[in-house]
Amino acid sequence: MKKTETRIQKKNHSAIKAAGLKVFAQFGFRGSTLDQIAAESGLSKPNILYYFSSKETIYEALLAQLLTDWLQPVRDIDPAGDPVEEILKYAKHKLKMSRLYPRESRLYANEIIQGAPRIKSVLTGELRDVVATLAQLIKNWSEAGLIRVIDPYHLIFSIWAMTQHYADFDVQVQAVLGNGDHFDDAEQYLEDMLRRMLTV
Amino acid sequence: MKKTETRIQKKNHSAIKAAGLKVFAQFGFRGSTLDQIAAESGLSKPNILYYFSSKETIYEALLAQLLTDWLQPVRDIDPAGDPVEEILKYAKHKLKMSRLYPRESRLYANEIIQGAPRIKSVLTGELRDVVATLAQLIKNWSEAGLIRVIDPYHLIFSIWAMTQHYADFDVQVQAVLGNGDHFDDAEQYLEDMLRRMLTV
DNA sequence: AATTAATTTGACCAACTGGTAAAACTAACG
DNA sequence: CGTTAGTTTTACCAGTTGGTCAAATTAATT
Repeated sequence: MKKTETRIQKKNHSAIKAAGLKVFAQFGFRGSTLDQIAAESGLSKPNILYYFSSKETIYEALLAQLLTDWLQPVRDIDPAGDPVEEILKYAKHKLKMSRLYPRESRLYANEIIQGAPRIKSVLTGELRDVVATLAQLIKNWSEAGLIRVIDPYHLIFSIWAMTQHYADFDVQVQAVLGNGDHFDDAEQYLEDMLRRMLTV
Repeated sequence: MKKTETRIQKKNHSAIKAAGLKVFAQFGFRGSTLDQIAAESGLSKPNILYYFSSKETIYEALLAQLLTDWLQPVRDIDPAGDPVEEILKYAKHKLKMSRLYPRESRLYANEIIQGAPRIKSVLTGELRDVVATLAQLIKNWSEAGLIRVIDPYHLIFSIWAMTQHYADFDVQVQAVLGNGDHFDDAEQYLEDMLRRMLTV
């Protein structure tokens, strides 16, 4: 498909996406303007539209990338591995993504809060399936006595909620705890919580 | 201050706020337009500006109301009560607010994700103080051996994250679990989690 | 160097934005 | 009823919005 991409194309595509990520993550789709993205990327507005046919195209490109990045680690959970360690590995991975890519998290949060108008089909499709598979795996682990009996779906939600919280509500966390990196403490708390919840 | 408010004023003020809540919660401040609020409230745009001097005034009125509603239950935690039950009471109250007032939760989430430009002073002031007091109380309970030793701040964050998740990410929850009310299951999970985390 | 393909720009546009001003209308009250 | 205070509408405006187009510029290829 995307055979030959010029070095200029490669550079500008990623510059636009980087700028779009910054802007969309902060203001949401409707609150963001092409002028902002133009200013942030250093390109002119018509030049941006030369690489992406519309504002929406940029947004959708970002969302698509994000969804694959987020679903992969769920698939990487090893059914043959140690249950507690596998879930912990996933949770820590998710937390690390919140630390390293908070804007991606906020972009996604914005989209979901607005009712996910552009990715609802992915939610009820791919996401739902992937989560169902994981939930079944957790249920199997429960029934095998490897972890405590627990509602797998709400366990997953709690991991998502807690990890994404530190990215999405960063301003609030900083306001309460003071400025600085609180991810190490968060990880310790998360690990403690999960071990307590999963250990028989 | 607000002595005499006509019945018409009362009606229209609340109609505008109700419409503003709906619109702002979905699109954020910058993504919302007065025309949307006008359409939603059934009033004309100039008529809205007769009651609120600007779009921002409506937004700020909503935020102010919300902040007081959210901080009060934290203050209502009884230092003389049973620690586990007090924390559980608060968490359940918070979850109930997510169920009954999901739009308020989304409005707040939007504001925080965008960097809280209009309420940062409240976050670093009133919110921070209230949370600091609660954290100290939890620490005291820990040291008195009434609950397990635990990081009080991250405990509070985990309660916020999990309860608000069901309002803010409602679309995702519905996509994964199917349409319906999942708050009862969420409450059970939350209670289970908190008891495990707090009990010695 | 010449030609072609890719890139960037400047000028522009129709629709929409928050907000204004004054006139028209309606309710309240003596 | 008449007067006043309160309410709503109509018409409007200047700035911003996503997007277009053709011309100008630059890079790649022969």
